[in-house]
Amino acid sequence: MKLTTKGRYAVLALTEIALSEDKNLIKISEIAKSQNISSTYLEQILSNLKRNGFVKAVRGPNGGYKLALKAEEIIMSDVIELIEGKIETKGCSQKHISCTGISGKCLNHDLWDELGKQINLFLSHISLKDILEGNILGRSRAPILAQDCDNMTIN
Amino acid sequence: MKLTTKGRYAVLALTEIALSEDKNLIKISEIAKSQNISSTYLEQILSNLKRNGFVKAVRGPNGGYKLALKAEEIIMSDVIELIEGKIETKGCSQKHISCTGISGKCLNHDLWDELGKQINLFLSHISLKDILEGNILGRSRAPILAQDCDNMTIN
DNA sequence: TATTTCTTGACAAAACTAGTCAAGAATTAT
DNA sequence: ATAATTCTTGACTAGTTTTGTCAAGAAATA
Repeated sequence: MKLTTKGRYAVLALTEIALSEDKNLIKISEIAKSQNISSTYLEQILSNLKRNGFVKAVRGPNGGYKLALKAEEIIMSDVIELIEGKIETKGCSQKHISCTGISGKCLNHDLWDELGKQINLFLSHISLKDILEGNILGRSRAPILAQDCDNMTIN
Repeated sequence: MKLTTKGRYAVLALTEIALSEDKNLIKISEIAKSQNISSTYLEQILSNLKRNGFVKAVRGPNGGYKLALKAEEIIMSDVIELIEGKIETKGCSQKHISCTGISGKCLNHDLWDELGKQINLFLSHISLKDILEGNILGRSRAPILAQDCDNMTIN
């Protein structure tokens, strides 16, 4: 199981663009150079981020990119879904034994479905601002179990 | 972002094997037929599961597979890691601006690292037994935020 | 007008996924 | 013993996806 470089590069580029906000615009070539990524490859990714309203581009001398939204409005689940596509939770074909469960639904389906939700939920709580502030660590959390609810009170 | 069929097939095969436990052994060809998967492709996967002690194989007429462990001992994170490999949280190269953060560590690194943990944590709480019992739904949970702790008491 | 920088789309090598094939080993029924 | 059944292993391959490259062009500015 792995994430593609495209998703990583997208978040990376956004981070660099955000960090240069005060110095006006940042060029593709600058990001590519500092990160040692092919700048023509980055173009594709930034172009995609632009088309979808995450960044703005300015052409011509001293041009470059800047954020089109505030850092706290750029949510990782949106970025990753754009670049990598929706998390696939493809079901199974319908004839096998596992599909004769309680609901007639595939017993495995829930697993992949819930895993997709889990990933999405995690990423939907993280904004570019969180990344800039180094505010990510320790956010993992075990899935809900029945007994969790018994021992817990929300005041 | 997507999971490969190999991982899905592995969990599927385990489910079918578990469901046939009472009727003794189940053959690759039976699983393959009911699920409409190539049986030669399944062989690879089951062979891998066997080598790593999740299932046992019996050769010869009326042979087939059975679980080598109890269903509650077969943990999804172990299965998926075996079949799909470790979740990659590859870092970044070291020279870009994002890496001059507080710790000198890449600001993006934490994101991928924590996402990997999140996925692993989710899967490590799900056994084959949970799948058989349809006990998966609703286990997604948002990441921990600082304010969560303030409003929460464990009795 | 020349230069810089983004824009777009076609193209391509490399890696990976998904699957096939074949020769063989172990087991059981006859 | 022998034949049939079933798993075992490894080599091979077609197709897709990833990770880029390349080139022609459009917009902006000095």
